[in-house]
Amino acid sequence: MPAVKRAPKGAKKADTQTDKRKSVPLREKPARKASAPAIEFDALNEHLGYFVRRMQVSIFQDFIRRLARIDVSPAQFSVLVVISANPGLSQSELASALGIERARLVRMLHRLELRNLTVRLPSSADGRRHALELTREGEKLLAKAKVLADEHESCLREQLGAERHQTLLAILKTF
Amino acid sequence: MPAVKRAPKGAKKADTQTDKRKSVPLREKPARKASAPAIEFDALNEHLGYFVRRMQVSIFQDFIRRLARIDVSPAQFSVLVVISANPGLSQSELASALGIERARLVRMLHRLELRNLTVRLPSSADGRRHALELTREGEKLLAKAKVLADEHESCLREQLGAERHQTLLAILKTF
DNA sequence: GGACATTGTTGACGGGGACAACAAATTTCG
DNA sequence: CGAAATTTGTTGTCCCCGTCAACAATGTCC
Repeated sequence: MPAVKRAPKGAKKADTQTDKRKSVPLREKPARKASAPAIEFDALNEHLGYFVRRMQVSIFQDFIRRLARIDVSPAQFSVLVVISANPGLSQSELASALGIERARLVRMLHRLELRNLTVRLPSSADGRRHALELTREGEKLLAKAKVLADEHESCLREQLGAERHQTLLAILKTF
Repeated sequence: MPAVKRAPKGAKKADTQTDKRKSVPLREKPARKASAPAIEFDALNEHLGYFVRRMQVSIFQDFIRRLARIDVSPAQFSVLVVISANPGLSQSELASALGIERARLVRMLHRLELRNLTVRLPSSADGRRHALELTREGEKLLAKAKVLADEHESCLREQLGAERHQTLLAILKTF
């Protein structure tokens, strides 16, 4: 507990403006329920990473909320989409395509397989690989997920403006 | 272990194109070391969230790598910057400004305080609040961090193109 | 055939978001 | 005033995720 031990009052933090109790006419303290005095973000304003992070969190929150009914996370959605569009893909290929670790993917597939959404078939050519596919149940769930994800994206496009949405998508894809 | 039990060969996965073994002239299998057959991303191509996530991860990786010397994470950097620019801020205000949980911030400040970078002074007006400040050591480390973070951002701007960088920043700020 | 690489897997560590519960302090209001 | 509600900092717990190391099975290269 490195925090100050909750000393009762003995503060020494003086205000910047020297003590003038009654001289200031308008609200010496922000008059009860004033909107917080606007926090300064300083250097953060120049850093893309900060805003990209904020937007990513915000977008994911909406996505998760909308797909909570069918219990599909953003990561799971991307896995289902890519498997469906590339049946027979190996786990290494899928992981590298989505930019996630092989080890991570193993556990994701574990859960998806428990839900009977995906299967790992033996690859005929290479004994090491697994040919990934969606089950019929997986395809059905993915169809539902795509509907909800599209609603999510439409809301995002509306909230952002169609042209800004398009610009963002274009720039991010070049990265 | 829901994975297929590593059965030796018995695959039943027929190719979409009906069996024509010798009729196809060019590489039946991707000719040894062919560059992977280009994975299809399908619906993902329309979803901002996917690309925003990819960029966020990429940016953070570079940031972490560059600031590894002084052991400052992106989250820690944002905390240091905002405290320095708003001395006396409370933990609640800081947490809500940065969009992180109060509980999370407590543990971050715990670590920063162990490193003698931040202090929690008692607030003179409100016995519940802590007035956050950087120590001199904290200010010095922040100065170094800002230099490295600026290098990171410059590299990012160069990599992206100045105008695209500016466009991104502008759009993300509106969000 | 033997060295090396790839693939899937497991284990372990730490960062981080999400909640729930709490004590202390403050505000609200009857 | 004083009881109820709210705010603030704190701790605990759970789970997801990224990272790394190690390993067995399999395949490739020479």
